[in-house]
Amino acid sequence: MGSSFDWNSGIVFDNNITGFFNGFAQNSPFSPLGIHSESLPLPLPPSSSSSLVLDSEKGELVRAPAKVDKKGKSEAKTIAALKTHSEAERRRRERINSHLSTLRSLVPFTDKMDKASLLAEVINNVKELKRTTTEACKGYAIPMDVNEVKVEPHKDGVQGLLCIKVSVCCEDRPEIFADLRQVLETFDLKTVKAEMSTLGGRMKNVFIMSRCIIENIDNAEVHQQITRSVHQALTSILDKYSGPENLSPRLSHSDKRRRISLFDSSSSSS
DNA sequence: TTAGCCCCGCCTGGTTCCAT
DNA sequence: ATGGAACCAGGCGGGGCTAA
Repeated sequence: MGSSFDWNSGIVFDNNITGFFNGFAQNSPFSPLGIHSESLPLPLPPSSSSSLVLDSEKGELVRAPAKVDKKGKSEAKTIAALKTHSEAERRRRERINSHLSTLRSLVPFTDKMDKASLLAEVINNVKELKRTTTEACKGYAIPMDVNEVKVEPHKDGVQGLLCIKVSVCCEDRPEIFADLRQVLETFDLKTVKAEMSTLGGRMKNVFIMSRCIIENIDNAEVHQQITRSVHQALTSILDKYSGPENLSPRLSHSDKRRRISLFDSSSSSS
């Protein structure tokens, strides 16, 4: 590994030996100079313009001229960058811990849990919540989180009418509604009942559609055909609105995860 | 008491993404 | 192209816990 810098002593340590020297150096006025390379630069904290090196002849620390690395960066700049980096990392850790603590407050009996167990518990809780939500929503027109088109025979139809129940669950986009109506009208279907509900940016439309039974033809066959065609037509509408160009940014992903600020992290943790 | 284990925070180098 | 910001993994030390 590379080197580390001790802000108290202003000493750079080679990570290969920090395991041995860190505590020693932080708690004592001595440094590992005698053991590490004689030319090991020992920069002062960022405020300093030069660093200390061991003069092998004098056997003491002397100020060294500011060094320039391969990229032409001055040592002071490198040290400043390191400090910024470690501070940024600290903020990142704080952000993660803050969210973990929010999770802890949301899930009961997790006070004493370590982080990994906490996350496992949260996963279980979310799964359980999803399961119970799905269970509770059965029979209600509550939009679920997956796109869905369902076309099925409707049993409570009026005599002499073919009835089908059409339900479409998708992202809440008002313009879809017009498309749905337009498509349904092309099948010579009459709307008996329409129910629409939205929740959390999702919408569910349920239509009960009817069509007169025509005598002297196989109405069961017609029924099946309409069901298939309506399903196909509605599915293509959903496809149209959920194409790649319509994906919201949060659904697209790259190999590298980036921070997405949905809301201020400070407000989410309190 | 102590060795061993586990968890955690910290630092750092490398990498990737993004704005300029 | 470049620099800054963020992410990630690896290593290290400290502290708490437990069994021997």
